[in-house]
Amino acid sequence: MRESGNAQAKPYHHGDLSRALVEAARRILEAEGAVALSLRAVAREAGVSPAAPYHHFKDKTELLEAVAHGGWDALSHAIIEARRTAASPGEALESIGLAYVHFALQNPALYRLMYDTSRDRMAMPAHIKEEESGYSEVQCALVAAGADPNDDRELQLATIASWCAAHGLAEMCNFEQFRPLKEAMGGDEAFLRGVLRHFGTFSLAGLHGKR
Amino acid sequence: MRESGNAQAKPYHHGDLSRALVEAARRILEAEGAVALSLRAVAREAGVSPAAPYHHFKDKTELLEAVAHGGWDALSHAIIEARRTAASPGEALESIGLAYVHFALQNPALYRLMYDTSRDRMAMPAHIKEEESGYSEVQCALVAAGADPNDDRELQLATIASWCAAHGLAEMCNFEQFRPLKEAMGGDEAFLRGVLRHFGTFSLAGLHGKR
DNA sequence: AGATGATGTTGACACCGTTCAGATGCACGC
DNA sequence: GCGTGCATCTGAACGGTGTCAACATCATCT
Repeated sequence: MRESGNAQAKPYHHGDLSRALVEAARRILEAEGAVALSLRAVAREAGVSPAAPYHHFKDKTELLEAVAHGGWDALSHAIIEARRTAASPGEALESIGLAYVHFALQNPALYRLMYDTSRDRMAMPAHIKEEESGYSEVQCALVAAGADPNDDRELQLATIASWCAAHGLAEMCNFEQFRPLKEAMGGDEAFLRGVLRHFGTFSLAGLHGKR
Repeated sequence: MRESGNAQAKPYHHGDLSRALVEAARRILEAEGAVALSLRAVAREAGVSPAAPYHHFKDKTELLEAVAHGGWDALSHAIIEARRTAASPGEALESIGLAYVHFALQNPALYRLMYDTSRDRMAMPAHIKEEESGYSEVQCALVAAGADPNDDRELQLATIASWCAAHGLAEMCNFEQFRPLKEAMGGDEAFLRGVLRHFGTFSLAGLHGKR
């Protein structure tokens, strides 16, 4: 029995702990940062003993991967939404780039966790490259912006380049070194667009240009 | 006394522990990865008690920052060297990009540590932006490749864009999703050059192009 | 009803970062 | 030359962590 004495106080075993643990982890991640995200703290937050998670995840790592998985879903969704609501197909790329960076800035701990676990496995979660996911959305936006959909190799390279560039920008965009430039440009938004403009043009240049 | 029994075996107090600790940390980092990099393990490796480091670094974090600092120096050096030995000024950018990614691939744990500590402080170490450092080298390479040295704002944006792109590529380039494309292109090197080619052209496009 | 298996708890182990009181030995004033 | 001061190192301790084995509890199937 815990704080709620009236409703149903701590059912038989728990219900579904897996989900509760992942949610607890995300709550801790956003409220107190990655440094406070211990398995014991998650168990505590979910109102359960420190060993309980081991019946649902073989590892702390496995729990974190589940949390990261949710993050990738959210990011994919943000990308899809950005392309859908872009002013014109030609501007979809910039729209996606902005949405991507905004996601990273609004969920910094989660974003970092996503790439930490990905790098450990040397792979993004599989569903990111399937249909209707973030990756294919970028590909579509590139085509909409003028890329040749028949040259698969160049299209893939451009997609990868775009993704890498957005990732790098997302991770570095609030480094202190950039502050003077940001202020000179009148704010973060202008700065982001400025850098993204380079990314936006590069893809087309790379696809259309010589060689 | 440690492995070297003849020279001077464990001097008075130690000699200079700071340096020894940083070197021990780097050894552990490369041999066993970041997960094994505990303060106690570093002290153990340096042949000293677990509390000894606290007379030289106020924190584990401070030690790690010292290690990362050395990494930034090495990276800067690699960049300078890459530009110096480039076949032609116009190819300096691609040369730098390759050197950057190679550095990250050859020192993965160190590279990751460098950005982890940087993100925690939301800043790169200050000396990376000074003269004769990596950042200014990229800027020079951009100018050599045709960028307008008088438009400072665009030049800065291009430099940042290049850096972000290289960083993203360095972190993601051995994700498993890219393996088929790599094989189709005949190896990692070709793949890297393929993506870098997009980066290389983008900067110029961004600098010369409309808007 | 009784066995079974999934799920939760308790207690333990080794390790971690950090602190503090005390030992150690170099450097310097007399 | 020698004692004193001070930076440095050690040892033991505290609370926290990930993980595991042994035990408890409950849902369900026969």
